[in-house]
Amino acid sequence: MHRIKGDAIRKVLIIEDKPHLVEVSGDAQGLTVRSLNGAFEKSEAEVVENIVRYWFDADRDLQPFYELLNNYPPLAYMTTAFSGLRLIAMPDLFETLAWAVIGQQINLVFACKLKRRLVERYCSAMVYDSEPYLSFPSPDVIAKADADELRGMQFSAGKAAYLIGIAKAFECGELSAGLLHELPDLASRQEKLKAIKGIGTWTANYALMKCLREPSCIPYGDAGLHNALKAHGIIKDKTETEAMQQLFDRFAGWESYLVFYLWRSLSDPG
DNA sequence: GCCCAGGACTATG
DNA sequence: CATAGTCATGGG
Repeated sequence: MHRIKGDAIRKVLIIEDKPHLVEVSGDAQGLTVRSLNGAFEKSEAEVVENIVRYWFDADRDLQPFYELLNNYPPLAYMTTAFSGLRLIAMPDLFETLAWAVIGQQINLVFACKLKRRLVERYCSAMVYDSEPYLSFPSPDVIAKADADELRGMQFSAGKAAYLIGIAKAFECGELSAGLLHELPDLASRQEKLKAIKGIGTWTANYALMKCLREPSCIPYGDAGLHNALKAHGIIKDKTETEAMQQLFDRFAGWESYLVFYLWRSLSDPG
């Protein structure tokens, strides 16, 4: 869904139903955003800036989180090893939920294959510099998808039904990022998501953390989280729920960031 | 063959 | 509320 070019990342952002290919680069001074398919109009530029700030969590002061890490020796190394790392968001709620459902209970390599098949079959594409840039299919496209065709792409019957059902929930106005934002608290947002077939505790928390930037989401039961905690000697197995809760209690208000850093540690251990 | 993978559903006490 | 069985596929 994006393409890396040296120190820059390119991605299609949909602004007022129009696809814009943007390139974001960064240095010590901050982030620079430019449009690759025509200059932004004034109103669009503001929208894009806000999206990019949100995407990279650019305005976050990480110091409070780093103080918590420094006060906890097993993870204190992260403040230098992952210095400045922000929780990268997924701008689109439907894509986030679809990705989470695809990733349920299968290994990430296979999950990536399934997502790629879904995108290549249903996405809209833009070509720039002879290279394709894809947009994740919108809910109205997946809502009309054929479950048997998804089965043929090695989606389980359950995942196929969940994806189409979630797409329909967006299409009929039952679910949207705006609707979730309007809800008063985290618990009501979790319940709203979990009312939809295919979205359980793990998926709801994943989406709220990665898309809506809820600060205190813990994807309970997450295999990667368990592996990271085991690697740091914080738990010996996934049944130690009280040890996990004690850890997250130390990081109240930063649970999502802690999960993100622990996931990061899996691909680049201490 | 067995177990696990960035789970969720249903059915059953 | 807690547990057991089921779904599907790939990799170690």
